[in-house]
Amino acid sequence: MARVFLVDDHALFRSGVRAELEGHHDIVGESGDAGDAIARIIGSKPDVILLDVHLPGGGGVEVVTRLLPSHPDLRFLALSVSDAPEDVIAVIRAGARGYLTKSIGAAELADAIDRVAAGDAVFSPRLAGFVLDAFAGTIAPAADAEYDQLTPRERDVLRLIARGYTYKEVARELVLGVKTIETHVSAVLRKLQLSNRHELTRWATDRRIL
Amino acid sequence: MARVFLVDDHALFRSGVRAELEGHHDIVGESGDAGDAIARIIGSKPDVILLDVHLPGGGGVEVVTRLLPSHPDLRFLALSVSDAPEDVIAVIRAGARGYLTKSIGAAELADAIDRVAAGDAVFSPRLAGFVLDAFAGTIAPAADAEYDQLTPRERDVLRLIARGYTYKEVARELVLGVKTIETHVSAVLRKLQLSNRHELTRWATDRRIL
DNA sequence: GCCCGCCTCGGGGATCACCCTGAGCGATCC
DNA sequence: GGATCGCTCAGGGTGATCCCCGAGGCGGGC
Repeated sequence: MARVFLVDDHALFRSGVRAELEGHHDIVGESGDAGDAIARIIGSKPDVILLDVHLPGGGGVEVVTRLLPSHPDLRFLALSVSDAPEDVIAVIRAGARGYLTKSIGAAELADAIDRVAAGDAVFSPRLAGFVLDAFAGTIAPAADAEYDQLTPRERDVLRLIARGYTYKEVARELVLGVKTIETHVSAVLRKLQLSNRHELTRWATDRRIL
Repeated sequence: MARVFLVDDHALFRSGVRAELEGHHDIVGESGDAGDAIARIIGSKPDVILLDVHLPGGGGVEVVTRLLPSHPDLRFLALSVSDAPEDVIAVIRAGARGYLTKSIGAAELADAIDRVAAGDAVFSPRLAGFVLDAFAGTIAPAADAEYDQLTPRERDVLRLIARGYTYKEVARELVLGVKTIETHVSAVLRKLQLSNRHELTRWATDRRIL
């Protein structure tokens, strides 16, 4: 029987969760705001903290970041009405081990708590994909019409410039004249609508072009 | 009925998977090595690729990284005997949407394929935690002795320079003279032991300083 | 054959990046 | 009241970057 601490600013919602979990889990404490929760969670020695993401006084991310470094055994399970990627990624990055939307049923919630307590990670369908996308860096905006406009030679130059090579070094690497490199760089900057090579570096690293 | 491509170097295992999935899924192709799989997957138009992590000729990571950039609709589900964190993280970072150990049962495998095809992510118990740990770890500010040496003003300048601003633009942004910016940049480069602003951009992006 | 895109260079000039020395001002420490 | 540190700015210099002009060769399409 896992010990559960409940953090949510809606008393009625807390009441509902308490009623549904009764008998299967041990509700060792609950709180309606972030600061209060931070102060009281440790003393309650819970196994799992059910955590609303949007809270008065700092939000769920604050609770996780304040407690996890000093108490790495705590398991946080986010439970929110929001299914926005930013919310999911933020709280998972902070160290939560799962994220459920409040549309979940009582039985699934009870099961999810047990799985998190056992060390597993639990997500509502689709939400796990947000985390994996962020992890893999697959925020690639589908069609990159601008990059497609570049000629093969221009892409060669782009890669080297983005690595911090000077024109002279690029010229030596590609066995070309420095003036040729200048021409290519100008074309790249114009086609990508950038104004200097530093923006080009950022542009390339954002798109994982090496 | 999802279209499935099977990549595993053990013919007997492929045979077993095929037998178990028959009727629920459409096995549109299979392969026993990475190079062959890369060449044939596109033509088979699968929804989900079941992928062994350890393969002759490159490994499962190679298959994902070669195909995903040009075909972002493909869903890769890793299926391996290994439950080592390095293997899990590597293939997920490459872009796979799930990871199962081969100890899984036929019914769970069929269910997992459907969930991945539907856009969800699927993990064997405990393995998801590896990914979350690695993900949370990427945010670690990494207390940096060199960065600590920078004065507040120097950090302001660093942030803007790393974004690709010219000295003049930084000066306008901070309401300062261009010469002051030069002084700060020189100090930053010296303290961080870098030689130019290109290295500075890389340094900052590696440490996720915006 | 002609046009067009790509690749390769050149001259010349404006601007930017980086470095050096030096200097005034305010705050803090002792 | 020095000493130190952070912040601000200046002059002067070299090399790198970026742009505008032009030009020749090479291949493919109409």
